Amino acid sequence: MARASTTSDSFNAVAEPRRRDILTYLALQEREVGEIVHSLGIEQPSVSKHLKVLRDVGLVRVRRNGRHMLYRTNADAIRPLHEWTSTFERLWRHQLARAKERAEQRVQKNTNRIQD
Amino acid sequence: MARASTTSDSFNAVAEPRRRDILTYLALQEREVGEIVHSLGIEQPSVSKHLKVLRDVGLVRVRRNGRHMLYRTNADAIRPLHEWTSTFERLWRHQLARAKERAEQRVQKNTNRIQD
DNA sequence: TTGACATATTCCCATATAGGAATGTATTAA
DNA sequence: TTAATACATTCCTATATGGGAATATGTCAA
Repeated sequence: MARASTTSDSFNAVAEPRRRDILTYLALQEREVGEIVHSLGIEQPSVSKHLKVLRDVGLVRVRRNGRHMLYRTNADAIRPLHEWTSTFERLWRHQLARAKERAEQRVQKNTNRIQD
Repeated sequence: MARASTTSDSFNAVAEPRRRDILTYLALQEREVGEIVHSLGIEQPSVSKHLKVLRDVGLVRVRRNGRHMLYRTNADAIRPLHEWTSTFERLWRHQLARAKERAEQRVQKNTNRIQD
């Protein structure tokens, strides 16, 4: 079996750095394709292809304005990602706390050594 | 060019559903490979291969205990993902707020219609 | 209607998968 | 030392990719 399709879910769609750049760019405000091309310095066909992937998984929305297509990020589709990563929050707080503890123990030991 | 390597960063590593399952499983507590195999119902060679990818990007840590390898999730490596998705939080709050507004306007209209 | 502009799509290809099967390696127990 | 256990690695293959180049499609302006 090969890797899952980039359009299988947002996790796969977002694995490509350019697509993350596009999402970030389109989060601020609605933009036409040409603006993405110029601002991010990506070839137009590539941009169109990336946008198609993003559309397929619902990460962006489009509307037409004459000859222009206006894209914007659909932030809601990013929530599953955010929520999945959030399940680890408690864990990294623990790890941080333990690192802190160990640091404090080291300080304590050094203090003792100096006092001895 | 082909797709970026699964080991190029955590975004790519985490795109594979099995690997997310493994990370979630290993977040609760340190486990040996055999436990992952049995609990998640994945073939042993596949588990080993997924674990290698996760190790390569620092998403899991290992230590040996006799014949057993004990793996655990390194939650800290998930933070970049969490932080990237967080940049969209404000945006989806706006979108939610606007959806709420629209809903309220609809209620208002209905009320008016009933009163008229 | 035609030309120009804005996007989208198609074709080509080098590359990296993930799973299955088979095999290799390390460590312990007897 | 040897057998058994626990993992890791290799080989194979169907499949999907992303970029470049070329081309198609759609819409407006004259």
